[in-house]
Amino acid sequence: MRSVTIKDVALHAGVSKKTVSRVINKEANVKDETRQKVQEAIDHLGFKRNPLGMALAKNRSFFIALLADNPSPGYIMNLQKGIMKGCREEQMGVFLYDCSYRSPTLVEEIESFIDNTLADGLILAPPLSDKSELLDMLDRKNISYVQIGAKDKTRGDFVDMDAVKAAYDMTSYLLHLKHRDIGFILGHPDQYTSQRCEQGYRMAFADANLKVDESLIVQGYYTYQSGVDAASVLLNRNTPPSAIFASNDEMAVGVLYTAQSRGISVPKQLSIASIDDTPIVTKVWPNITTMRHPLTSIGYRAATFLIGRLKHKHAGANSSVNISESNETFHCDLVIRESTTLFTG
Amino acid sequence: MRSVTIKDVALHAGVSKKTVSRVINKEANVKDETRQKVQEAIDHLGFKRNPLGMALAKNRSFFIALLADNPSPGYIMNLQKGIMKGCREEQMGVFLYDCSYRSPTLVEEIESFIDNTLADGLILAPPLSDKSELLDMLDRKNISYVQIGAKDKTRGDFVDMDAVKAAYDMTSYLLHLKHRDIGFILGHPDQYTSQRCEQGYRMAFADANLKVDESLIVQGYYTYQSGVDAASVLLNRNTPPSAIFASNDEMAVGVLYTAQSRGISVPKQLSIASIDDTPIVTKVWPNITTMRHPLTSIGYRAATFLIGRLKHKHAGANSSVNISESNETFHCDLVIRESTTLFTG
DNA sequence: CTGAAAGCGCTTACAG
DNA sequence: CTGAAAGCGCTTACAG
Repeated sequence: MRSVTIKDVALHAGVSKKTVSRVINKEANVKDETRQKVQEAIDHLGFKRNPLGMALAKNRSFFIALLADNPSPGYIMNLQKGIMKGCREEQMGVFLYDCSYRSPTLVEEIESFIDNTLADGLILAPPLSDKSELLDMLDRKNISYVQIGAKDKTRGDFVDMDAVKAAYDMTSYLLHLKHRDIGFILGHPDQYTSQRCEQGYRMAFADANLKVDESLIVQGYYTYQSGVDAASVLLNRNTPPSAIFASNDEMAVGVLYTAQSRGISVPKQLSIASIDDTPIVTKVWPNITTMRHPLTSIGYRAATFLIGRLKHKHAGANSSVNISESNETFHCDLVIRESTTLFTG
Repeated sequence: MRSVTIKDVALHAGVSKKTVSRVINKEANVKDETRQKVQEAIDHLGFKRNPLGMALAKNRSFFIALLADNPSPGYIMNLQKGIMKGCREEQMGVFLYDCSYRSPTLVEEIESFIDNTLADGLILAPPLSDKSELLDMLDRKNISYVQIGAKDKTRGDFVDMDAVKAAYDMTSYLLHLKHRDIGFILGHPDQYTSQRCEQGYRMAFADANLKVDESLIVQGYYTYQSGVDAASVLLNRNTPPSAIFASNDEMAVGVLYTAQSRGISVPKQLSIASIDDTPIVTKVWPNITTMRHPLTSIGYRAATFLIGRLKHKHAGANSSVNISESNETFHCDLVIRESTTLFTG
């Protein structure tokens, strides 16, 4: 069952293939009458442009890919939703490529993924956005990308959220609830966002003229298990904190588990808070107070940036101006739920 | 920066393009010496076959897509993992297409997705595998697909799990724990798997010579919220059940929330069990007893089936034998965790 | 065992 | 405003 091609349409409409091409690409300079004739032929024959033909001729695939290795399924899902929306609007396909950040051959794997799919551009979710060898390879191959939550903001487009402010706001809220011993669980040390969160935590204390108890800051890795472990450390103290603020939801859920399995009542005996607002946080009991990370908007924006850059890149010689780097920073809103309450020590 | 093509390799090796093509496709009938010469040229020039050229010439894209609209992120993630593994092995790309099952234009949306990407084949996750209009369209377009958890097993390939047995085993286990009033939350009425689970539940009672209390069976929709709602119904009874068995994890987590928010202690006052074993079940406290649904294996198998069928389809005329439909049914294992205990009414 | 020609479905570059 | 020719990078069908 051969499908109908541009050639069939041309024949049917009595014009050249080029003219059909003009019509389907909505180019100017086609007589209305001709355009209509062609359009009728298209409708009549049920013609649909074969993207592969176009891809080969234009030397671009019209696919982009989301590269991810993130311990939080909800994080990726939300991001993905926004990216898909952006891509659908622009008729771009989205590949999902799940990689293992720790793989020693990560960069080669991704390179061969690109060679195999010819993806036009990439969206890099953390922690991949923090991997400079990867960025080097992409630059060398001249592949466009946009980073989410980037460390290296000197190159390429990026979109992120204001992590300092997010952590600041949450810490301030906890302080406002009269908590003073607030355990803080860091994210992965390799990730830029993690450092930014720590900064926000410290700033909130400073602004409240309070001193940070360094022993209350413990290392995590953004995974559920690291939340469990960090909570154990914090809860094993002679004077456990009255609140624990985890840098992401997954860890907060781990904290919740640890507390509950020890018979500690949340929020009565321990308040728990986090950043992200992924779906899991409204599924556990009690629902967790968190900062709403607008991941869907971020994904949408990232897709928009990437597609814009791709368009510009292929506009080519006629506009040799290099468009400046695009970036946008989103803010997170505090969402108060059941896991935090006033300190009544 | 033009990349190196088959033509460059041919020139460099002093052979025809066709011979290069033979080498990269590992065809027989090439003199060893020639093959080596070509291979050297390939290595020397760093040639990599452009998949778009191949796709156009072969009239297939070497992409498949996973179509999903499933309320459980963990379910899709696990499935995806297996599919990607299978596709990576066979050098196929994977698209993810998130659709809305309830959309009135679902079938058209998917059709235009296929037209836009030229995906060679589709993997249909529930509930899409239960949508016969969709299957009709796919058949009409002659697109290969494999269904996961299919209702209509008379057409196409499928892979699923033995839902009757899974529900039977879990119910039996609960019965073994001396529970008699076991609330059962059904899945979505449109989904075949849901009916199968109900069957298993009933069979376990029958085999134990026990009568099912019909009022203990309540409708759910596989979503978290439907689990919350169903649990309310069950827990509002004058004589609430001592155990609740939900047809999937998401609903079980909803049950857990409802119980805990009412101060009901799990498992002391209420045992909770489910089917799937998605990640969330080991994140909540207490961890939920569930049947391990081997979704990653299922995804892998589905990819394998689909790729096999695609290969066969394109082998074409020479082997006009129609390979029979492929299918496989996996079994689930009982995983006992913290949410179930002996009934001591 | 190897190659020249034609073709996949589209676009680019040019001419008129 | 429109079209003929050549090309994108590969494969198929055929010939030898």
